Amino acid sequence: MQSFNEQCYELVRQVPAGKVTTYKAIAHALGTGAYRAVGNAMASNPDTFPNKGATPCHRVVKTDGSIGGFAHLPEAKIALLQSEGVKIKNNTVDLTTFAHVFA
DNA sequence: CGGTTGACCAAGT
DNA sequence: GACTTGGCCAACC
Repeated sequence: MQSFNEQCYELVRQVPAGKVTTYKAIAHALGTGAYRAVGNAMASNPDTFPNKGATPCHRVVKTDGSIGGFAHLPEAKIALLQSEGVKIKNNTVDLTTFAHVFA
């Protein structure tokens, strides 16, 4: 059994390019409602950008579809998501189209 | 074991 | 439409 944050990373890695998930979805997939702990886990995550096998935390957005804090540079993440095929409007992702569902 | 913190959420003002 | 308040859960001190 991994730490809470390890489980968060696993789920985030399951999100394919061109899709996003939310803190709430991750927490729920883990069987808990700890949105904040998820965000906290990402904050402690080993890498904030897809290096080699790092956690693609840029595919995690807030429940309302807005980007969130991430690497304190949302603009960079927006550009990255768009390059993966995610359409972003007014710094907000269309969750009805790009929300990933965990198996 | 208690208190603080956080890449949050929802509702109220 | 932006700011404030209360609440939630796990990790850290």
